[in-house]
Amino acid sequence: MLEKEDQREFQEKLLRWYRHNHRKLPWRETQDPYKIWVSEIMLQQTTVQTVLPYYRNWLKQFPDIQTLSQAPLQTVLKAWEGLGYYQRAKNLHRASKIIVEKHQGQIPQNYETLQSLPGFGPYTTAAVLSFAFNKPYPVMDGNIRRVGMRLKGLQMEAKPSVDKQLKPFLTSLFLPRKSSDFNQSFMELGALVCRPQNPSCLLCPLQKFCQAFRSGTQELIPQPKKMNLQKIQAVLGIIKKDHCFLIQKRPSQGLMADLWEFPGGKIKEGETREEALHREIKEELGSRIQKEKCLTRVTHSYTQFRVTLHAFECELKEKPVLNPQTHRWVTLSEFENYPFPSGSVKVIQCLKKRYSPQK
DNA sequence: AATGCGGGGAG
DNA sequence: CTCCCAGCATT
Repeated sequence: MLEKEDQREFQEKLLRWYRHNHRKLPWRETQDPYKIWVSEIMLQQTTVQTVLPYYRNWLKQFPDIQTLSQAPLQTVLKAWEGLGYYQRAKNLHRASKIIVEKHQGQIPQNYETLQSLPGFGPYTTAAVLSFAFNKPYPVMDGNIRRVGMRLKGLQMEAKPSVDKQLKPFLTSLFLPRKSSDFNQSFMELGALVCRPQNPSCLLCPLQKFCQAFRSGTQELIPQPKKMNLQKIQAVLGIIKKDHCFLIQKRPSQGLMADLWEFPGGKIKEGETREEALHREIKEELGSRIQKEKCLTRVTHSYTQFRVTLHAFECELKEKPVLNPQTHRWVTLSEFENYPFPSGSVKVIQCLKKRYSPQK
């Protein structure tokens, strides 16, 4: 803990640094709680640069809560396509309906009420209340956790359990009457100065208070998480009828829920690509394959694994019997109406080059 | 406490 | 290649 006088100095230096150095970002130029909410959801585990174009487009398509609550889920997911963590979009959509139906279209300003809404965890609840309504809630996110760990010299992994150690310290520095500015300042410092790699300690307004800088361990804090990246091979079938392609809808739970994809799946141990393709098409469509030809191969990286998609154009022996709720025949231009994972988008780009009429 | 959940960019 | 990013929900 810092002495009273040091606390004052800390706060003044942090806020002054923020006034002179912060980025102008669209969600900082507004007081509209809805816009701030949208930005907070999009920014979860997602960089500012990635979010910016999605944010602008979203507000154009869904300018207010009412509009969002009335939009079909597929339209909402399409606007989110490529942003990842699709549960966020579904929660945003669900919460908008609850706010319209139960809260007169206004975002609740009570902490417990707000946190009970889908997608509002501890961070987002405090962030919206602080940024939109200047309510006195400190936020804890990846940036602030890292800054706090360095200030305290905690040389360990950035696990949620360190929050318990940091909380009393950060709370003692918090400025309840300047809640919004304080939270923004701390996060911005983490993003611009106290970065994960190559922190600019020489420019840091808090250098004097930093245990890690004092001991030269800033690069060692937090300790990196060990990741084991798996490699996955998958096949998918491009099934063409007239000018249409067959796509299917993913389940509503789990990975990339409610998005659309081409039929197919993982290649199992000891299986050839062709064997996997025949097996998956038989499982999913109940049809055998007459002839197949490998069209393209795309790779796509996820946090936990890297997948290689082998796309086969194939002809079926039997016409499959399909449920229109989960399977559709769509033309090249109709792909625009369906949300796909980014790996599939790459395959669609290839199909467009191959089959577009102007070529 | 641990895991699942995307995708992109920096170094 | 590696790691991380304005986290949440579920177990």
